[in-house]
Amino acid sequence: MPELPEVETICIGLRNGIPEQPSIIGNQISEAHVLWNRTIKEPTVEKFVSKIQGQEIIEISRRGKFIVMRLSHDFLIIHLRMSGDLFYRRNFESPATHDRVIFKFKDDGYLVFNDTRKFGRIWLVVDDNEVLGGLGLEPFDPSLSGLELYKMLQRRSTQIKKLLLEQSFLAGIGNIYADEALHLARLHPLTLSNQIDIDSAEVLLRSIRSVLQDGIRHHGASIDWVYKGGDFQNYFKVYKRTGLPCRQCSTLIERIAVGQRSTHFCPNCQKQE
DNA sequence: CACGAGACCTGTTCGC
DNA sequence: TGCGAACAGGTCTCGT
Repeated sequence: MPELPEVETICIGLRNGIPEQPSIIGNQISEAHVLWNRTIKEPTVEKFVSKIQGQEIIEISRRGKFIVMRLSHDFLIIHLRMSGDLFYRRNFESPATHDRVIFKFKDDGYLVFNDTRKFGRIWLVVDDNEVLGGLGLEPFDPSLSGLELYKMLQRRSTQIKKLLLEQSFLAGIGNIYADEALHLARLHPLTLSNQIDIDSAEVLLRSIRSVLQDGIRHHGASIDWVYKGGDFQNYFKVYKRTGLPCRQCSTLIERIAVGQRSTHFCPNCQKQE
């Protein structure tokens, strides 16, 4: 489920609270139960459980698609991968289906990491840079300009769709928002990055920010049975719209594979140079 | 990070 | 209806 807007939505909810869920800032973790060992990437499960005990949640932020929780002594970092979700549960008798890690709060309630496909990963580290250090700029970083993006694109000669999915290039964009941003920017997904001129680079940056902002405003996208938070899926222009008419020009949306990821685009709006 | 294939997983949907 | 294949919001790793 999670790309930048979905992760951002989850972070905001945990930090500020939402109906039914209080903010978890300031809560003290009394114990952690790990139900699927491979979810814990670092340290070992035993050390994870013992080290996290008694730590307080000081701050919650997002970096790329990672949820970063600053605790009293360590950083608790969570990546939801394909099917992970993180939410507050007031009480429960036994774990629900697909619960992988459960954090019990000293005073009230639980923080639950639920992950159908078991791809999600959790780290408990002193230095968050160890996990986040390889990430590229945040798309909303004020220091990122159209000119800077243009220079970054010039240094590579990769299909733009693949480049947008590289987390070391820009952090947080996934398959949905890459397709949506390229459609808005009128760029064919196979366009080579170093063939994008300065004007197109500026349009691309505005498009990336626009679709991500829209995603956040709609509390993310909810597809199928995974994640039921937002409604951005109702505003997709190309993603999962294969064979349907483009909302701009009525040409039928096509689907191709790019780097083994399904890629949706309008062959009329997004012509290859 | 050049590129593709396979792995990691479970569940839903598609095609015959 | 049944059944296997294809596909799913993401990374990793290995082989070439």
